[in-house]
Amino acid sequence: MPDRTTHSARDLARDLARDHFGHDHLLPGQADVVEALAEGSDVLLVAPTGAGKSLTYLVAGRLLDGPVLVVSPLLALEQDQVDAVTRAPTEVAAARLSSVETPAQREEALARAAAGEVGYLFCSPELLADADVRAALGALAPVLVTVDEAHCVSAWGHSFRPDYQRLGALVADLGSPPVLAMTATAAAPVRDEIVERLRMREPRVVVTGFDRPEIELVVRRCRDADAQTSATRALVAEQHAAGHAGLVYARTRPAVEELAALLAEDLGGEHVAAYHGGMARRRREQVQDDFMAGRLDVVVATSAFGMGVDKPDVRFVVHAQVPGSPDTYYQEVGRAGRDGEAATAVMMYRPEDLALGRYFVGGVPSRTELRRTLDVVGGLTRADSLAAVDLAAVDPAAVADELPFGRRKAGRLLTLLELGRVRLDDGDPEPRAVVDSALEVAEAQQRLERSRVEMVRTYAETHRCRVEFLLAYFGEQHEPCGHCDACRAGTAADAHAEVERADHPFAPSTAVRHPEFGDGTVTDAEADTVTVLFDDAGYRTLDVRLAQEHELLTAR
DNA sequence: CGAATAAAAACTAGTTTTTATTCGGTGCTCTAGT
Repeated sequence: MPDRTTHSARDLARDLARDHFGHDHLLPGQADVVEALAEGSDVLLVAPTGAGKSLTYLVAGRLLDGPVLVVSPLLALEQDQVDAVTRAPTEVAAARLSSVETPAQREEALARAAAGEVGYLFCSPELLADADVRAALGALAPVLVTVDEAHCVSAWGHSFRPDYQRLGALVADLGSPPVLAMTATAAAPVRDEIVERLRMREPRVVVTGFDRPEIELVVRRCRDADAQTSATRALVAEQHAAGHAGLVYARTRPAVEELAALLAEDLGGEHVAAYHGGMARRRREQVQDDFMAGRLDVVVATSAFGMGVDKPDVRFVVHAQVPGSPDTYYQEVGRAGRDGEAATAVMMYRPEDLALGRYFVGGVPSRTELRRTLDVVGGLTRADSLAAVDLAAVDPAAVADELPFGRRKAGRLLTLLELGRVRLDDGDPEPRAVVDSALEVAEAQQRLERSRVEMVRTYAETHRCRVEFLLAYFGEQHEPCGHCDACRAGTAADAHAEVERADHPFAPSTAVRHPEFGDGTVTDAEADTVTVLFDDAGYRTLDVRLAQEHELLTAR
């Protein structure tokens, strides 16, 4: 229904983008997001880095003419955004609220926001968890809350940065303003989890393309750790000789240090540096700056390196060990070839490395821990019924005081209990039922994480086109790319043709049911196997013939 | 789960095999001491 109001909102948005931020026009996806926000909808924006996601909330802030709160995972990322707004033609200012700013600076920023001078406030989820900060921000009545790198809600919530899982409750406490969640990675379960955790209300979902035709994907199978190392060294030496800059990912800090030392021997120490979370902050900033400026050619890193790295001429990305999931793999690989020129991504695959991924998934809490947490909440809130309490909004520190475990764990337990309670859909559930339900949530999370690790194996061992496989994982259909190793070896075209010919009984996005794994959706189909994302069991790859013979998989 | 290290064992004094133990990623914030 392209009526006049829609048109004028779009025109106005374009004018605001030009006058305030110096952009002549909005891309179609950007305009869709701004328009939906203008109508008061929540929006989930899934778009690759460099697609101009931030312009959407910048323009929406001007259009709605009020303060925008941006929740962001990294202080450095926030500072980049503040600087960008400061450089823009707009009169409206941006400020960061973090532990780096003094209390006086924070108060000044809030006062200026109240006066309408500061239109964009950036803060971390941890700071938003502070009740005083939240009260001050709520008093500003933000017209929009943006959650940047929203996949962290899914990836980081469980135990690493638990305030991410509480974000939904924290935002609700600000008066439930409209929410814009932005991410560059989003397989179906990640999308669902973002929407659920942030408590988004029938969000408009805007997805832009994920295909990166300039990146050539290759998997090399390595017999042992030595073969892995020497293959990595040979490849990096070759790329470096060609004058290319690139990234090498390893899974542990010692592995990173070791590889960096070897590569320094090969290429000269001034060209290579290590980067991981255990290094001093100063040193890490130095390495990132040097790499961005071209003073360093190769960075060997753990997953710590990457967010906010937008260097256009990264020519290669090597995974010296397997990544933790297809999701992180595509994120890391996507840092190559941002300039659109050809780039190479090679995974040195050794199945034993998947063990580390399984370890990082972690365990589930015990029934006793959940029960004791629930009892403490009951004591704290004095509520007669669990129905009246938003468990995710309970302060974990208060719970942790009463129990022999820390704030972090308390936060995780509270979120699980809240998820378990909501899932029961019972007005006044028994504590025991809530505990059981929370445990099931935790186990389902664990199964999903483990199945993601397994999907890396499936990717590495497939004969199909790498691009076709990965994009299917993200819910996009794609023809064989023609330049990955499988395509060049000729196996990809055969595998693809077989699927086409086979009149496959389970096409992607078919809703299916399995007696053991429950309900799921087909994400990918090969000639003799089918990959299903089950609601409770995660990703599973099943043999089609076996499934049909034993009637294991039925359409629903 | 598996790799690296330490400790124990084992047709027995110096070296190899077996078993046990430890460790492993991502960052915010606040606090204490320089």
